Amino acid sequence: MTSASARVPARQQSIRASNLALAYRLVLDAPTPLSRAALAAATGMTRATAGALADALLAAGLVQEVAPPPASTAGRPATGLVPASAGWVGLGLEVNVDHLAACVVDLTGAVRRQVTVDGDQRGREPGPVLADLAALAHRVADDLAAPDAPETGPGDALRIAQVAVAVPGLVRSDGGRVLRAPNLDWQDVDVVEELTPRLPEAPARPTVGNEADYAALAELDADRELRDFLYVSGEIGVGAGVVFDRRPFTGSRGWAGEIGHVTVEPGGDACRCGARGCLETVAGLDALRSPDPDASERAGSGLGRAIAAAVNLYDLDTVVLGGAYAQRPDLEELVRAALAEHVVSASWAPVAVRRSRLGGTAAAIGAAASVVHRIHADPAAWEARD
Amino acid sequence: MTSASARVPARQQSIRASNLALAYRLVLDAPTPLSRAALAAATGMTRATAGALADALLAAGLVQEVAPPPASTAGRPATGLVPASAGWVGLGLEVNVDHLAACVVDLTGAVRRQVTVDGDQRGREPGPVLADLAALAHRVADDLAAPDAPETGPGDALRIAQVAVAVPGLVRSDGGRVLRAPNLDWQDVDVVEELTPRLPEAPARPTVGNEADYAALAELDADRELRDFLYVSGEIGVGAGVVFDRRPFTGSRGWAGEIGHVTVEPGGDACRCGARGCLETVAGLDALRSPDPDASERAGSGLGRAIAAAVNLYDLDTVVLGGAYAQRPDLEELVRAALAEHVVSASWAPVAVRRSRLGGTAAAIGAAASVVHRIHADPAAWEARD
DNA sequence: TCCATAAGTTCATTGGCAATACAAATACCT
DNA sequence: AGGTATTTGTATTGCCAATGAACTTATGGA
Repeated sequence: MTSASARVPARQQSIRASNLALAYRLVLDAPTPLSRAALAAATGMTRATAGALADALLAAGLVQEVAPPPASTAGRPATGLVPASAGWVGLGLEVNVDHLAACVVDLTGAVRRQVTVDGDQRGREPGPVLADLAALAHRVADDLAAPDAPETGPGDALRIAQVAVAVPGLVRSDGGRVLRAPNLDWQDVDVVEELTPRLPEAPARPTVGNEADYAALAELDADRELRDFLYVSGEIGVGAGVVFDRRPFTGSRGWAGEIGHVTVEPGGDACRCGARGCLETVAGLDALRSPDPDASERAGSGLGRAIAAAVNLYDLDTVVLGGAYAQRPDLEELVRAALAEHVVSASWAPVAVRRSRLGGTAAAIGAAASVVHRIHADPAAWEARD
Repeated sequence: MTSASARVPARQQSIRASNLALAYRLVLDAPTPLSRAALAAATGMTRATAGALADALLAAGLVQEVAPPPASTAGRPATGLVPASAGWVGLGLEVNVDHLAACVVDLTGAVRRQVTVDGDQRGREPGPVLADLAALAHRVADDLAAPDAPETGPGDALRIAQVAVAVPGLVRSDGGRVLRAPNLDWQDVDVVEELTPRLPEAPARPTVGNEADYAALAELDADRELRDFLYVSGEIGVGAGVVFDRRPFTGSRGWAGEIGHVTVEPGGDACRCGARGCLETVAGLDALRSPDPDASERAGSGLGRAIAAAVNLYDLDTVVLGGAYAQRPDLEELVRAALAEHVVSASWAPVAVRRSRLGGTAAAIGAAASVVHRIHADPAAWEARD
């Protein structure tokens, strides 16, 4: 997810790869089935080129043709192209404090399978947890081979392109090593290394990412209006995912969005991290559950100030509250008020605030979606893998 | 500077443009003159292709050949390529609270001319200020026509490619409109519109940017090690520029890096912006000059907490203190201490903190450098403009 | 039934890079 | 001193993906 200004020259196939991605993007974003001619018109390519790219996407199983609509105008009717509903899918896995989850998302962005197993994971060794997670992955994967829905035809096999694992902690963007997951009490766990041999077969190695980053991705897919926003996940810890220009912003090492230890009450309560007054100490679940009558007030205002800092620093126009915050309209209001006060540009460009509608497994969905996004962004890489 | 995922298909000339930029980048980054063969080896292009691109860069006047070094090894000696020291230059202008400045940077990144005029600009109307600024620009431009240095040969004319203007305020990234410059008391000033007819001729329209963003760029050019960092400029207001992956990060609207109104003392002193406890109220110049004995302590710790928030949110590894902060080793120490405490990753990946060495016109230098960066990033666009 | 219209396909042309062969300029060896 | 190895840089040919124009296909309407 990190741009790596490659020192590799462009060749003819780069331009084809780039145009194939452009064509695919237009098919994905089109509200109605897109014809080859419309594709050509939208991009400025000739119909010949657009047709060739469309054929390539069809051959790769990334799009499918649909019957032409009842012709209303003169001329030969167009055959529409839509994202393929079968073929490659992403498998998302989630380790969280109180549950494990697995989820399958297809190329259209639809969630095709979803399983959650509740259970406290705190203090368990990484090994057994990952074994349980791998078992869950196999349960879902086996289910893909045997189509359940009657309308699913025989050629509609779903094949896992890649597995992505969401973890509530700091994840290195290069290797997939989990450096620290304080609420699981994990430290320096090589999830990819441990998990790879136990997972269902897939043509690409699994990846690991931060739970909030993935949840933000799920939110992005659920709302076409979103472009630059902050997703804040309130659990035992507080994490955030930044999406900029419809792409996750994870920082060069993968640790961006660490909002939980932004100082919101200087000299305040001691935090597990060693500092005082961190956002987690006032807006983490432990603080939210405290009997103190102004706990909510304090949480909402602290949360609002921390989010305002993020919005000021990133220039964002939308904030989505997720995790436990999704159930708290009171916090939403307090955050909205704090942003109006503390965001410099708020007076002429108000910041939209809303609660997530995705539920507890947003991270698993987003992890699966991240795989699909990778295919969407570089379809040429998936042409030969049939 | 904002990525705008273009809906334009790639063509053959796109790949040439991309490879030309790659070749130019390697010439620019090479510690010693780069030969065509070394260019081919570094990129994987054939020597024929590398040679053709090199010839194109030469013809465009973007690089120049230097005599081969005394041959130490067998084989035909290589003719080196270095960035051209004449030809296109960037002209940077700066409006600040207490001075106006102009500055010329050439394609090698060297500052070729620099003029500063001290004088309080607060409360002056934008019109007269911009007229003074344009006059300054002409003074520098006329100076380019008449080469001063005796070693400057006759063919070494410097020609302005574009003018960039640094302003201490919020600037829209699209139009170049200054929305708010509180310390100049400007609101909604269309600097480009007002300035364009009065400026020296240049093939591209002028651009406007935030002072701290440009200063960050100057800092980037001055230190090859920098890649992802925060530049914080302490003046009457406090601004910041974020550089990510060696590119300025300005947000989708151009307002990223607004650190001055991050809350560092909840319920603290009232700020001009209407909120309380903003960073500016404890670490702006007015607060720094206050007779209060713990003003420094308070400023350093507040500044440290705000910077820690930025570092946590962006995943940065370096912080550069500029503006008035550049003269304050005491603040540097306080910031370093605050980062060690409040940055989550600090314990295993310490954040480097240092003061700027560039002096008061960093923004003008950076503005000029931004023009040069644009040429560096897209040399193909400057091939025909001879 | 014929024509206008639009979608999709075929084919020659163009631009840029790869591969290969060739020319140029130097160090090293005998 | 002259030949050989070695490296740089250039010329030629072929390939790939896009363009542009002509052609085929499929439909609605006169």
